[in-house]
Amino acid sequence: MKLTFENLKQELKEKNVSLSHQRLKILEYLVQNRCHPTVEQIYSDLQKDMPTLSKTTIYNTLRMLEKAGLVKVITIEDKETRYDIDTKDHGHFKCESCGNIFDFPIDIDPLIPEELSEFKIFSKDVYFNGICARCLDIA
Amino acid sequence: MKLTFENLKQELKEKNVSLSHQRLKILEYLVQNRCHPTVEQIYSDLQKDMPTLSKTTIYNTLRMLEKAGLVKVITIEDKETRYDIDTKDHGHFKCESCGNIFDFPIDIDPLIPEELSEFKIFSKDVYFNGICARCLDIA
DNA sequence: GTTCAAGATTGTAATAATTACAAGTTTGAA
DNA sequence: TTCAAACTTGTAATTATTACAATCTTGAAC
Ligand SMILES: [Mn+2]
Ligand SMILES: [Mn+2]
Ligand SMILES: [Zn+2]
Ligand SMILES: [Zn+2]
Repeated sequence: MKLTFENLKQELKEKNVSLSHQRLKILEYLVQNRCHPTVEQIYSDLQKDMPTLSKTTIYNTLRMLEKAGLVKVITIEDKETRYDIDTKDHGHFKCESCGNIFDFPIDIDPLIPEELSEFKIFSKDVYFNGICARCLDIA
Repeated sequence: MKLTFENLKQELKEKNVSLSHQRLKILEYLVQNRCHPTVEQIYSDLQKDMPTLSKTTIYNTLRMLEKAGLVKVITIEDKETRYDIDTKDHGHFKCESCGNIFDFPIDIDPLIPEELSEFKIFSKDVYFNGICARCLDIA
């Protein structure tokens, strides 16, 4: 299923989540801004069109979306929680120079060791840190 | 090289880091408590023997140890930074029930995709969340 | 389209982790 | 022993997040 605003909206409707103006705007923002934004980024961008928007609403909405399974929380670095509308398993690379977070495909399931066979795994995160190709070129 | 207090102390000496009483105690604590402790845990445990120990010293020391490459910062969960004296690559599993963090072996190098071939990778973290075998048994 | 209760939003206050900073203390080389 | 550099400490500042109460919105029932 493609990650479009309409599809995600439908998914929320099916889960009986009420679709307020603010929630829809935040959802739309996440679909259009796949850069793994922080609360601060979401807030300062959306505030331009919605001057009364509260940061609390963003926190509440993101928590709701996470519970509903529509966003993934990215804690690749302490002190800057980020949010990803793409909840399928994939890796994240954070460039220490430009600060961008890149997605990359990785399937670690075949590598899960025997000693975790009796564990129930809910989420699998792969986080890399380093310098991206573009920043290496510039330097 | 084995992760003993003496070996690590020697490593710091070679890096010309001055070995204060507090720093050595914190290092020793990390060697003896491989549970990936938080600053709060380190502080409340060490305070028993060193009543004047400051939390700032713990933060400073941990930052110094990280820079020196002797500890790894674990940010498996927002709002609780943890520290690991074992800096070799390995995975971390956090049990949502008991809160324990388990180490497990994993070598993802063969899985690194082509699209990262031009990137410089400094650190590779693998974080799992779920319920550990013991907690599953009890329930 | 009115009514109304449940739920959502908002602004502010509270909480908690971390950092900044200045004053006092320790350390080790000379 | 001397002394400057580095370390430690306690407190204040900063920042991200949560709690909360008042207000507003929403949508189902009439
Ligand atoms: Mn992503
Ligand atoms: Mn570990
Ligand atoms: Zn970059
Ligand atoms: Zn457990």
